Amino acid sequence: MPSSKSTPVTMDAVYTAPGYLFRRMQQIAVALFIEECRSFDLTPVQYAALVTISTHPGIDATRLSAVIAFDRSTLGNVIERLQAKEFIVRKPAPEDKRVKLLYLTKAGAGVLNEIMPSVEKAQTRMLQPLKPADRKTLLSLLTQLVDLNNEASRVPLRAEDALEHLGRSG
Amino acid sequence: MPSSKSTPVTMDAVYTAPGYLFRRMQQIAVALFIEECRSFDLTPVQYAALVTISTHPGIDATRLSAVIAFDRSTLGNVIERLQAKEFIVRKPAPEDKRVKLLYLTKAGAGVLNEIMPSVEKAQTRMLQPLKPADRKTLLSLLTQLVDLNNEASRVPLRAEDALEHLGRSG
DNA sequence: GCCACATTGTCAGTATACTGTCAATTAAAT
DNA sequence: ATTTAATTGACAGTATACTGACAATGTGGC
Repeated sequence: MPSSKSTPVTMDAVYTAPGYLFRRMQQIAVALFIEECRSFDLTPVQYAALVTISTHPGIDATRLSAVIAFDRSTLGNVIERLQAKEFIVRKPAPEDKRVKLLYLTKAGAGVLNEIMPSVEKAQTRMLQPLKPADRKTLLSLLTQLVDLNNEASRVPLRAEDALEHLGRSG
Repeated sequence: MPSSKSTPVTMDAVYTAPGYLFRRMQQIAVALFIEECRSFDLTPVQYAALVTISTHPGIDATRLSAVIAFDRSTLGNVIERLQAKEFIVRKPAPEDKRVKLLYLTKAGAGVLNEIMPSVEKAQTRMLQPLKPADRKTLLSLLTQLVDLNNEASRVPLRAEDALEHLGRSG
């Protein structure tokens, strides 16, 4: 009888694993972003934070982390760097001494405005090798998958949290 | 005339960007791997390294980095940790004093054998939310995309490099 | 008012990733 | 053979990520 205790291991155990493919694409995505946006001194994470602070002025770090699904600990350092570059400012919240509210500076709004075309270019480039129809399909499946697996990550996306810093009275 | 210098920024600039979706899926993939493989004390990267050393006994760090497309600098630390856990050993190469060859220990081969089902489970779980046909489509598109964007990352995959540590004489 | 509990920002520790540099060693050029 | 190139492993520095802990603060029940 065959009775092998162990199936022989091949590199397929790595190459065909979705986890490996996602890691690879993440590496590629970051590399393309950095290449296209070299002149702006912004990382992908910093860009996402900047966009969110722009659309949610006065948001605090915890809510920001929920809205872009980044770890709260990690985000602390990201915010520090954005502050060091003077793209954002932090102001203490009057009603809660624990909270620090985040706002874009003029410089921050400026970079965000200027970097947009380069970000677009990077996003386009990473799907470029696929046929247009396949790009659509992939984006659709990816979006579904991220949404359906939302609870699997440590920091699930909570877009609705973004509203809390407005009208807590309401 | 409208003449807006800047389009109003929305969160779509983040949520619909493929780069953001790949980052999210990578986070989710790692979280599921860690959850399923908690009892084995192995990270996804360490697992990939272990598989590759298993299928390429006597490979060196530089070639290993090419075969799994991981950064050479990063891999140094990964190897150290695998060595500390006594899952691999490093032996100096007789014909080249710079090179250290990598081999699995018995313990390493054992963990690799035992962890496989859990890894499989994690990989299955991350695509589970999709319909079977969609899983196939996504995997196919992902594989294509990683392959076609291979040169875009700092460390392109060079599977053929794996053979060099055999028969350099040939 | 007091106590249990939750929240916020922060920090220390570990693990990827990438950039750039280096010494030791090897290979190639001439 | 000697100079030049390239390769290998290592290191320092920066930037995500996650775990677990902590003090300060806020909120609830009573």
